[in-house]
Amino acid sequence: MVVDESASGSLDRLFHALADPTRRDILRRCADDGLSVSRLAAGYPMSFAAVQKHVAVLERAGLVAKRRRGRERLVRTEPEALARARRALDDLEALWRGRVERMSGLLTPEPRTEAHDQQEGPNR
Amino acid sequence: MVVDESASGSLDRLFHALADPTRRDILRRCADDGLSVSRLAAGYPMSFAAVQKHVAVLERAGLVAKRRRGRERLVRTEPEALARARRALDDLEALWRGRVERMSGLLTPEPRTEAHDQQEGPNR
DNA sequence: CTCATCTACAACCATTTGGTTGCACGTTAG
DNA sequence: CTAACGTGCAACCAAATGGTTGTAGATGAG
Repeated sequence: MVVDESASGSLDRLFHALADPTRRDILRRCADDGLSVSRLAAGYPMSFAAVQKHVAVLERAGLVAKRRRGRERLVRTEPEALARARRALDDLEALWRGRVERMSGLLTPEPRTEAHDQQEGPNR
Repeated sequence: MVVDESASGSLDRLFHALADPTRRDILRRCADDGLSVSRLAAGYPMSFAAVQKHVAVLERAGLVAKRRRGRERLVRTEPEALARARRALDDLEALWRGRVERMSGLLTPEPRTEAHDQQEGPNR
């Protein structure tokens, strides 16, 4: 695994974590209240370790946090990360909206002509 | 490849497509106006075919559409899909908000007690 | 203390992903 | 018409993903 702590990597982890139905379901189940990993794992047709890995993916993405209660670890979804994902989509959408505005011919006649600046870069 | 045309699969493809910096960059570059695949590929340190594959992933996710102009294919980002992704995040966030509201003890004393309904199911 | 439970983690395996090169096909320029 | 260009697709490869089983460390129950 490539350990990349860039902002881009953060979004990568976020969207990657969301791109799996089991993980999205875990987020839903843990939104109400904390669920122990065992209790969580009991709800899926796969091994405990597999669910544990999914939780780890969500945790690395910042979508979930664990706090201990006795010998259990309560998993709870972290709302901040959801907001972060939404902000990223908003940025993308704002760009599109910008295109529409230019098409309407109302704003910023020609702010950029040819060279597209890539603020994030296709690093991998 | 597992061909799954369920609603869950649609979200999978959407978020998976967004989970790559190159693809997010393609979305940005194609938000302004349509870009031919060649022109697009020239902007990245990888082969033409690799960029072509990224575009295909975006296309399968519905994030991008191609229209032909002469012998070129103009790639343009499809704003509807962005909205769809945002709606999915809103659903997740609404669930979390529901938890907070119950914690505040202001609304819906006990709408659901124990059995979590899973509207999407951990199918894979 | 002893045992059962919850969790973490390593090793392993099949499939998918992201990249490559090479080739075939349609279309446009000259 | 012919050549060059733009595109799509297949075959191949290394690495990542998603699953498995097994082992080991903490912690709480009795």
